[in-house]
Amino acid sequence: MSDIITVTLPDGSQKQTARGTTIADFVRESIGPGLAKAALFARVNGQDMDLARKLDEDVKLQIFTPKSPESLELIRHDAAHVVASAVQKLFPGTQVTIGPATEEGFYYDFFREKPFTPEDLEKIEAEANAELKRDMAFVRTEISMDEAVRLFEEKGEKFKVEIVKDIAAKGAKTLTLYTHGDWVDFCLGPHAPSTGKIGIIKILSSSGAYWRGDHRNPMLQRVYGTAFFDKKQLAEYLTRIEESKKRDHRKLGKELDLFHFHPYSPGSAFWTPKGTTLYTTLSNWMRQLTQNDGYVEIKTPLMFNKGLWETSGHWGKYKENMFLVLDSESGEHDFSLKPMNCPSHHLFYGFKKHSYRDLPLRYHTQDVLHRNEAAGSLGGLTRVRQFAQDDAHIYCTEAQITDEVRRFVKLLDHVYKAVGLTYAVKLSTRPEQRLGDDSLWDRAEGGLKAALESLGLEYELAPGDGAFYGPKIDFAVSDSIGRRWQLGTMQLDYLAPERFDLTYVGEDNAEHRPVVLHRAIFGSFERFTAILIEHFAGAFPAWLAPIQAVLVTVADRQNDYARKVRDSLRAKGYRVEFDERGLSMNAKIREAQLQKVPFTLVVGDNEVSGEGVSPRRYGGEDLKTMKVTDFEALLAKEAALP
RNA sequence: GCCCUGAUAGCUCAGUUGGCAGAGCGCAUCCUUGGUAAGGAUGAGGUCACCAGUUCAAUCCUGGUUCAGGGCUCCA
Repeated sequence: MSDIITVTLPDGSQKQTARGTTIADFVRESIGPGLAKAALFARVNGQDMDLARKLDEDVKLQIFTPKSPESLELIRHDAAHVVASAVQKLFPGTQVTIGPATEEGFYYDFFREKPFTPEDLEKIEAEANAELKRDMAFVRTEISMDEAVRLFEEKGEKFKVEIVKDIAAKGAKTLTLYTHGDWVDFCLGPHAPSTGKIGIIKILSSSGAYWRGDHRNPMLQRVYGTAFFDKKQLAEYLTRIEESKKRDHRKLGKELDLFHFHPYSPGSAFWTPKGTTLYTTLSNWMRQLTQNDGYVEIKTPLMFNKGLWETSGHWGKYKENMFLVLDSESGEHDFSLKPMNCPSHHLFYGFKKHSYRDLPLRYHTQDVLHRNEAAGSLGGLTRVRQFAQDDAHIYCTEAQITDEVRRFVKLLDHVYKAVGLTYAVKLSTRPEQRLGDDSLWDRAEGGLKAALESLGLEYELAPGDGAFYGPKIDFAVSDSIGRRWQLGTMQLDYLAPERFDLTYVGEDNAEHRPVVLHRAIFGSFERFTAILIEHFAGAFPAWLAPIQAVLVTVADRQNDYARKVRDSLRAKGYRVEFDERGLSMNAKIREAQLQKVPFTLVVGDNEVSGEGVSPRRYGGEDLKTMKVTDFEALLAKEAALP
């Protein structure tokens, strides 16, 4: 065996070095001191590791610096360690548990009697940043599992001992420790060379969290924070948080007067006239789109006897989420408000005997649904107790799956594009525990894949994430400020047809089971409305805006004319208001801008004599004076449902 | 459901170390009739979330309840 090894860099170039050279030394000697200084961690043959590790064989090597996106995740994990050491220094007796990096930062869960106060968090932030200044090296060592158990038992870290024992039970022989200063934790790594590489740590908040995420376990105190390489990046991040607070749908819901909540009906919205317009516009839009796409709309009862839920399987574990209704004659709570439409659609399907010629059958329903969500999980319009879904169930033969999925994805694509949401597709396939044999899953997954591929859609595969009764496709949208929301779904269901004994008569005159496709594009109207409010920051396109245009007169003598224009536009179906309050023109224009109305129509003597209006778009663009009929033509274009 | 934090005018918020409650916006009335983001004056509007307790006195202190917000669990 030679004492020289070959290192292959990402650009394909190769360098020789002595066996046993550390990555840090190799980088400094063979690549350059600049990179050596900036380097944070390395990827060796696809595995991430510290720069202090030695190169023992021919490898492919990639070095990460603060410029690589992966590095933020690294320093946030580093920061979690630093925060944990700071907390234990400031609050002796606090036990440590785990602290991973998250998408935007990190958290660390501590066990202690008292929760952290805002002042505590300030102290933690100050101490953590002081530890960065001290620039302590992260030192990696390996010890045996027995030594590890002893180490953490001596420290009195019960939670750490529990994790170490779990890891040992999985067959690990050694444990990796990372030490900075005098604080030690076990960790797979890698870590940056030293704490000084983390630019700045910001503590964001604290909250309760269950040990190992199980609500039967003790409550821990979770500290949330984030880390960046410099102050500027942190400032940008904090600005982005501020931006998303500004467009919070709960805030805009008040400012734009769209909806209210009342303690007498927690989790159920009151929709104002403007909010109702928004809601019904979405509802009618979806109604029109589904009708044009071969769906039929039906309505089913809001309340059902438990018999239905026993058949569907919801009367067991799901029962606690249902609002039960007392039957005063029997004295029993054996009715429930429906929490979803599916079972009632299956009943509806069963009213008639179906031929293969009827399929696919597509039932669309926008009925009101109720789910008794846990009080602590309610929030704005995104999680409510009363809502409606843009729900539909498609009953088809297995051979029709691909066509139906294609048809659905095209519709979904149209809807998301119309509102400017981009989306990512995820296909979830057979889980361990599942219904049916492998050939059934081959056909089901194959049908979904074929549809996605024929549309040329990229998708992520999530093996094992499907429901036990069928695979599914999820659609996650990204809004205008880059936040992701899980919205659309296409779920195949092989179980419901069995439970409800659904059949159709085939060409062969024999009875067959159809497949059920559960699908939604908005998810729920409430949640979709919330997402759109935040996505548009309340400035809706004209077709969706509750008020499409506001008339503002220069002086009162134009009021009669303004009323006439308002009435003629309303007669054509447009949502137009005339602000008759005794305010100045400027104040009314300002108000219309704050209310984010797409068009403000200024009317003075010139407009009266010329049968015109002077529209100004939201944002300030002056469209100059035009005939009322020309403005109508403009509205006709922009206010049409996409 | 669990942990934490809150709740004062329609909205945004200030305030009282326990002694009859404040601003701006909005609303009403009047004056002003102004050409693209706030013209002016006057006025109305409160069970300080709710229920108990402590106190001569509670919006303020204590306990409970409800709701909201940030998380956890769960989820459209």
